[in-house]
Amino acid sequence: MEIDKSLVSGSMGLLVLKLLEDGDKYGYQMIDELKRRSDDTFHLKAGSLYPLLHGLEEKGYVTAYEREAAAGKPRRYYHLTKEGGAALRRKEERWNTYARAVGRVLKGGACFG
Amino acid sequence: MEIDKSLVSGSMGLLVLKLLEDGDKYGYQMIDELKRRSDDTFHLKAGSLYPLLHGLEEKGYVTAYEREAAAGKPRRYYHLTKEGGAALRRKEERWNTYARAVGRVLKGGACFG
DNA sequence: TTGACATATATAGATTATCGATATATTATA
DNA sequence: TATAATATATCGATAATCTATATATGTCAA
Repeated sequence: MEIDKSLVSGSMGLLVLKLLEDGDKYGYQMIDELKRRSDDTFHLKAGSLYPLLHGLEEKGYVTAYEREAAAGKPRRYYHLTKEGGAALRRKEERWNTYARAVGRVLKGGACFG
Repeated sequence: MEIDKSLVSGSMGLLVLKLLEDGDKYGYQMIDELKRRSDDTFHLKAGSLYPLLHGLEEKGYVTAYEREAAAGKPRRYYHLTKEGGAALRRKEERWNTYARAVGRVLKGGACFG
């Protein structure tokens, strides 16, 4: 099923930080991993990810360094900072609050019992 | 807790259609009901709701009619159409898919077992 | 050696959702 | 009269994401 892009809005920062909790990763890898870990639900585009990563770097949530790859272009790895970890925990809490609230509105429909 | 406004993005259409499943409602009423049903999580603003309602009307998801109130300005009630109901079911399905996928990414962290 | 394709990073411009600010009109209350 | 609550409405700003495009490298087939 196609995911309404407007529905996805706002949580990519959370998901990207979450991926980096497991260890440093480069951009292209994050796109693949997000797709895999979401059972093919999220198809984050490069044009969305790289500006997002630069923003996280500016905020001090991640740091970046280059490493040569066995083949092809060198890869730019991103590392989650202490501040990034704290931001991640805040975002997770907010997501949970939000998702619970949507759930309540969707369940709490007509009073059939 | 303040809800990150970017997190809320995209799902207001779903929530508003859901509210109308119970019966016709006017704008101001929807703002109150959404706040109540979400345990004070959603504070939808008038400046967000009215353009949203006009959009839903244009798409044929709702129809509107005016009724005098006991006091104050006449109220504009919105009614969910058959097409609106179908759109609601699609949006609910998409929300569930999306929320499950986020849940998988957030839970499926490091491989600790 | 040429072209197509996968990997990898990057930016510009467009689209869209939501908000804040503002405007309006009506009624009750101080 | 003025202020607040109710109620609808529009405008401009902000932010997240996408599409399209650009770049650079390496592999593989024709």
